[in-house]
Amino acid sequence: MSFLPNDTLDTSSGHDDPLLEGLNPQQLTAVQSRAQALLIVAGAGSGKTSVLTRRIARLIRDRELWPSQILAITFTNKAAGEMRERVEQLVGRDAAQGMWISTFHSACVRILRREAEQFGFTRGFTIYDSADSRALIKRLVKDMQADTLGFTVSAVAGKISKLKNELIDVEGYSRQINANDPTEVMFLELFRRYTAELHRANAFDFDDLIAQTVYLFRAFPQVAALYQRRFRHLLVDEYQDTNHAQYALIRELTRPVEPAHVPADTRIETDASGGIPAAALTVVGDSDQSIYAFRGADIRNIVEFERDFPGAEVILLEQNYRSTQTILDAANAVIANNFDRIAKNLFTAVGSGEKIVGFTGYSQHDEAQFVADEIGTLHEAGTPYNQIAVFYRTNAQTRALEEIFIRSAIPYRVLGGTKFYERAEIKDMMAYLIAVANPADGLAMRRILNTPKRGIGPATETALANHADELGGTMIDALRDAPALGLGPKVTAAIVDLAAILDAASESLDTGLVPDILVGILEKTKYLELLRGSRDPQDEARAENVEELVAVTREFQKNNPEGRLIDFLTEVALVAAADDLDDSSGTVSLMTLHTAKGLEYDAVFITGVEENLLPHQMSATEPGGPAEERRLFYVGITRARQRLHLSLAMTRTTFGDTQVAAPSRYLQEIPAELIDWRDAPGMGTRTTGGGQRALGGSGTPKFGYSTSLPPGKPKKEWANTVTAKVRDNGDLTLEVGDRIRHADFGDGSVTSVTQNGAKSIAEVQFEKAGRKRLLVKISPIEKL
DNA sequence: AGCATAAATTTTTTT
DNA sequence: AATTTATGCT
Repeated sequence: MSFLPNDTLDTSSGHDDPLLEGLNPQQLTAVQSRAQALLIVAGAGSGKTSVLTRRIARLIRDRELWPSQILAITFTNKAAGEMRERVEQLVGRDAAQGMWISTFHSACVRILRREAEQFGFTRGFTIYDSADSRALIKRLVKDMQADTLGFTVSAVAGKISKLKNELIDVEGYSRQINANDPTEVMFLELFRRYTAELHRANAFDFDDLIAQTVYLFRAFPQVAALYQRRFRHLLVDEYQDTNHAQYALIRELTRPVEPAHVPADTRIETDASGGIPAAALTVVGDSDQSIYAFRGADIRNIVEFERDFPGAEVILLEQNYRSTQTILDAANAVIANNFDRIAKNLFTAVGSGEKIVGFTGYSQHDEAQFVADEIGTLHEAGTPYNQIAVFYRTNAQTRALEEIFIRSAIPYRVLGGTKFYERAEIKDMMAYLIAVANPADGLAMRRILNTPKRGIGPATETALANHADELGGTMIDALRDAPALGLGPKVTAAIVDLAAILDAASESLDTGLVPDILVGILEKTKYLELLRGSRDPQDEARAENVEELVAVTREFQKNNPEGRLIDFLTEVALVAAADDLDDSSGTVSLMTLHTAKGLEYDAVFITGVEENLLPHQMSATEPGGPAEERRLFYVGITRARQRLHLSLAMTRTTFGDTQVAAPSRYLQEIPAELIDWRDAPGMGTRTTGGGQRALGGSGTPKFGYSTSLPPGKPKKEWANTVTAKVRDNGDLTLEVGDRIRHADFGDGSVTSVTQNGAKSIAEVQFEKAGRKRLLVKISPIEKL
């Protein structure tokens, strides 16, 4: 680093520079490196975000680059926001202006909006989320009767996505198929039509955003040169989870600019031939945390980095600043079982800390009860709820947890899963907004045609679609011209009315405020009014959701005074599960192990650590599946700072039938002395199951209870089953000292009562089951 | 169009 | 088991 032009103070500068303060030698090297290509192998919790932000801050502060010459790619929008904030803290808000810090998808949208006209789209294009794609594919499969050949919507969607991630387009695919295989020919036709429909709708799906940007750069070198010149330094986080298309995008952006594409008045330094040298590249990743192979992430991108970028510098960060040594020992022991990896061992100076707590419940409800009880104890001991997280492999596992959490009055929020924007009423209103912004979007138009009900049935829809084709225009043109179709007077009036609503809204497209556009549509369609007047009790909640959407647009407009409708739609399309995480919410966070990547909590619960769940059943047949599942478990473990809890159930009910579950193979990989196995309270002695004996040891008998468990049924014989029952106790009130009987926990006495009415929470000391907090109104209890 | 009933589908992970 | 979707009926 001594050849730094600005580094006149040399060695002593490291101690005075606030940007270098508190870094270990490896981190210091990573922040200061001037390598053209740099790979930072950052183990979990090794302070990589700190390194990345300081690296960026230093480039800006030392005037090596303008902020606008930096492109930093993160995995989620939330991570992007945090990184921007931290850089701003280091160099000041104004000095950081103009940086691009965003996800691959957001960056590509930004590029595509500018350049869409170059290749047959408009800047108002819409983004199809997975549900939109599936709806379109569903229609195509039906139209072509592809289901008779065994095609399912999800199989087609998966394969198309995979091809796009590999940068294989329709033409490329047609060259590699066997024309005699009717299945392949059919798929090709589906792929072709899907692509054509998207183009006709002026829309991109998620995978297109990346792939089309790459195609754009390859087809128009002068456009590519624009961005190659602009971005002089690329930084990519979570590099282990990039797929081929993203890799190709990085390669395009880090190509040197040929003299032909260098403007005469460039202020960027040119090389001997008059061209501009390639931009610098910094990537950060950890192959042990690669968990997205299923959606095309290619671990070779990181493994072969040094070959891809000759002369690359590689720096290893192994010191962990997050977790206790106990947690790291467990993580190291687990990941060591993946053989084809570069050896890496996390260590910390923090000390060993608490033991890992293990628990085996009888059912998923029993397991959930354990989690709830432990959270109660932790909270009483001073851990705030928002420093506690519960992880699981599949979204379906939230149900049992939620049931028990509600009963135990634990405040929680579920990240991901069924999202706000997936609700029908929200999709309806979003469809209106999309139809206004992009009249070519047939999917959105179809959705709103008869929503709310205005007597436009399938026959009328087809007539309108055909008329649009005749006119050579879009659906909105056909709507305006409805009188020419000679339909009934009532239907015609309804159609013209709808056209007027859309036309009125699109007038304020480039100037109007987003909430105004939405409210205007709501008033003219009477959508909210109809929900309000409905007899269906659920419609009240739907009306509230619609109002929530209005509030969301207001919030958006507040944060983006210049934001237009299209910007709002983009933001909504690209929000991820982890993005709407509000750290100040004061609630326990529930999420999948995938969503947990990049986050950290004082106390972590990993639930459902069972065979067929973690590793998941579906991964068994995938090559490399079990190894990826192990990395997933590793990611989960390394999220914990202080305390880690691993739990499982002996039986699990899925699809309505109950099956015996065996402990995950990964549990055996953790040294037995790190785990403190707990028994269910009120159980007395248990000879089999969940104990250290059953899991530790050296012999072959792997799992004590898997053989002794009566196959199939008698749940009732177990002393401490927790049922999913919910009861309405009306306005039952309890006082301290009252004796009660609980359906699962037996008899106990009330030790305290907090809050009144429906939110009344009683703390009860049970004779056998210990102390529990209960939401009085819905707990299965009776007063004695 | 609206309603009741039957059938199918859900659960791997996500930008 | 629960929820969404298809079908048939008035």
